[in-house]
Amino acid sequence: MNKKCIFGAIKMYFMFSLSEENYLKAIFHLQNSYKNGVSTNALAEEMQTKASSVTDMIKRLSEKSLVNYKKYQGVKLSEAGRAAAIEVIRKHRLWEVFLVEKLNFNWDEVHEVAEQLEHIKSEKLTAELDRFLGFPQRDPHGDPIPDSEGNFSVANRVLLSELKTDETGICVGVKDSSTEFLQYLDKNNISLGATVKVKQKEDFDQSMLIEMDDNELMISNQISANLYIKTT
Amino acid sequence: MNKKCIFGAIKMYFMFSLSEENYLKAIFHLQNSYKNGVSTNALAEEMQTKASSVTDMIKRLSEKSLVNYKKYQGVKLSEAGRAAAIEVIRKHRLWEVFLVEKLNFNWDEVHEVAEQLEHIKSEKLTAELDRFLGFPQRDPHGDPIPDSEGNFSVANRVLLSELKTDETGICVGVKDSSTEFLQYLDKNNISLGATVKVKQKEDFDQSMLIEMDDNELMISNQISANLYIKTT
DNA sequence: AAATATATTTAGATGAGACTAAAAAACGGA
DNA sequence: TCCGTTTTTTAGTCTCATCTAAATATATTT
Repeated sequence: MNKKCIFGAIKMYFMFSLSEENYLKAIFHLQNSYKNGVSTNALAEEMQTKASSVTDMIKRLSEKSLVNYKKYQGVKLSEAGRAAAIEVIRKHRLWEVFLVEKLNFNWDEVHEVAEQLEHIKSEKLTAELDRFLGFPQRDPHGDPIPDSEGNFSVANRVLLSELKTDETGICVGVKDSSTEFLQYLDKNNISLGATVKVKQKEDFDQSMLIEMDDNELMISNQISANLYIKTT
Repeated sequence: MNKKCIFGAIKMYFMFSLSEENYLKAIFHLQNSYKNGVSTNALAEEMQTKASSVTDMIKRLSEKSLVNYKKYQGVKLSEAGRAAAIEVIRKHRLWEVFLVEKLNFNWDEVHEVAEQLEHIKSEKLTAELDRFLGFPQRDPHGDPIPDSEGNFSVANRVLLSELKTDETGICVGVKDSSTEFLQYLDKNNISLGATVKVKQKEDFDQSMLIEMDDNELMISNQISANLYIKTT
């Protein structure tokens, strides 16, 4: 009943349940699109659950001061909630790097396993894994990895779909990291680090002809709107 | 309600709950001491829980055909239960090797974290981790690591306490792997692989004077009865 | 073999996290 | 502003894994 934490409030997020951590992570991600509070339905959609379950969980998180919540007003992470979410995301991305770099996983295979590994609770484990991997800055999909303080660089990158004809850049990340999309990219030899040039752009449907490693490729807007580019 | 498994019965143990896996593991370990069935109380003690909780769980495991159970008669693992337990133990020990060999963990620090990691569900992860570590045969405490088929060598080893004066052997494992015991060993420079010679043995309390790497050390029976030796 | 002690199981309750169905609040269009 | 739609919340139920208290079975003593 009386689960007092012997640590200060600072590190209390060390002992949240798997489900709580997943909600915090989901809220963190959705906050980009829902600046004034993440709606119950959006969260239900993201968590693949029902709105009523979301309301229940939000109440629990609110009691623990991990989120700020007023009925019918959506939800926002508190500072503690944000810190907890970032810690989980840090672990998720570090494990993804591990799986790809050390265990021969392809970038489209890592998500499911990292979803499990991200909940392992051990400060030493996370710190040593980080060191073992050489303090990587980005995960296999190009997303930034928060450091042990929770700081991470928000890249100055744009979507390939925003480039104009004859502009070039380097492919640095994916917005959609679904297996299907990643496998499409593999099949067409599109990988992070490659240089891209927009050769033609079709006004009608935004499809574009791009050049990559001396190959030309026609891609739809659905592709270009999910590839992050660092312009050169 | 109707959780049908799409795989055959063979790999069904792939989807057991954390709690179920822990019970299976505990039963596996206790079966060494309780050949005709593990008692409810022994299991409660091992699992740090109440006997009534154990009875409940045993019934669930029994319904899933993971154990053979008759009221008041103790419990034994079925073939499927044994396979599931061994799979968990395999993962536990592989992760322990990883933590010590790659992440600078000491052998007295690995248990807690491996207890979490052993429940990660991914056949590829386990297989690749095994390969990455070079298919290790033993974990940091000298216990054998089952291969992907569940086979593992039962070492021909004896307890140091069973050696007579002037006999020698190589230290190959620990029976007690508690932090306290392991730290005692570290403090006294006793590590796996070292050669041990019994110089004197005291009949009264079984304490013995041993020689290790040109050092002499007096140890009690509580120590010698927890060190495995391969006689030479 | 009866009495006592110990081990085990049952019965009933709890909390977390999910669900369904129904009620209530907020929103949007005429 | 009123009404209908959508969103959100409440109420009540379910499963898993635990608990306590009580009942029952087995084991041990005398």
